[in-house]
Amino acid sequence: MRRDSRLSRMLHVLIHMDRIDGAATSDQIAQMLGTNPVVVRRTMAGLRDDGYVHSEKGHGGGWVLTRPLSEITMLDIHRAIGNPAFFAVGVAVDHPECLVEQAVNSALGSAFEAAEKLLIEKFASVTLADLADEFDQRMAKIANKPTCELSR
Amino acid sequence: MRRDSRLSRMLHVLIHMDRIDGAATSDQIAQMLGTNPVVVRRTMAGLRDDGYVHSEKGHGGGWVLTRPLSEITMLDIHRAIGNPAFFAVGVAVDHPECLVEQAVNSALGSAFEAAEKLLIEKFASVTLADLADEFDQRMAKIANKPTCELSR
DNA sequence: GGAATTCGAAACTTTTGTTGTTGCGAGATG
DNA sequence: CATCTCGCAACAACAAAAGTTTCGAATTCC
Repeated sequence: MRRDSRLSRMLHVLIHMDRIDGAATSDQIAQMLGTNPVVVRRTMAGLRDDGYVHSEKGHGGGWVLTRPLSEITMLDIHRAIGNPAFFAVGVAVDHPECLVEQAVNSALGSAFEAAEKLLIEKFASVTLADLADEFDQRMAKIANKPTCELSR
Repeated sequence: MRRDSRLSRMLHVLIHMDRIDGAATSDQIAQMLGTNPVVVRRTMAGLRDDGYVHSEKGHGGGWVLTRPLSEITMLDIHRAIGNPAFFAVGVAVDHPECLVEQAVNSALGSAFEAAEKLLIEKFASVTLADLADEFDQRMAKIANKPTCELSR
């Protein structure tokens, strides 16, 4: 089962966007992610609708952050890209009346619930500013350059 | 992203198998799951290789449990069906050298690690006998019949 | 021994969801 | 008014999982 990496990618992009002047075009972002601009627009549309970025058309247009990184959590971005399911494993509902299935699904479900709760708490507790700080610390340690298209 | 329900289904099947006499054929199990016998064999093959069930060919053949339910945990079955990834969301590795990506993936990764640890602990702590007990309790409460093909 | 049953395995097809592509329109800039 | 850029919809390509077909081999029943 393929993993959805949009959250990781969007977080990555947003932090870079915070460090550059002006707008980042869908094309630039697409190059950075090794994909194409339409896919970028599709994903960024969610962030725009939720008010984290703004898009401008025409010369010099593109995407810009509309909030400080300190006011955006990882959970916010997860929601903004459509709240995709965290889990690749789920319960089967072949026989909803079957008491065996119910017992199995109850145990599985409570495990997934607890894990999801943990994930959500963690995601909600980390802002993009925290991630940027973490980046700065790594940067200070190895005195090297970050190397993505957007940061050049 | 579609969810993998094999774990749920296999747990369900194994508990029913424990309650019936003799072997359950791939055909019977397939009917119960609304699928076909080849898929059942594919999945059961993992359980056989890990020693939880045994298969017999010919008349009266099929699948039988080779251990008491109390000696099989939910985690065992998860492993037996190939240890499928728990998470549908993952980190992107577009720029492994990029310190921003590293910071993002470190935060995401630690959240997933903690959630996975929780899941594994929970799965390892629940035996199929526990699930069967849970079933019995539900049964006692509503004084009704479980209703799957295998239990008739 | 022969017919029927059942699993084992490989090859192939179908299905489903995601991603990528194309094309056109609309707004903004120079 | 030419160019850049996003918005959107339709379509194509791709990948992963599930389903199907078709063998073969082992077992049981008669």
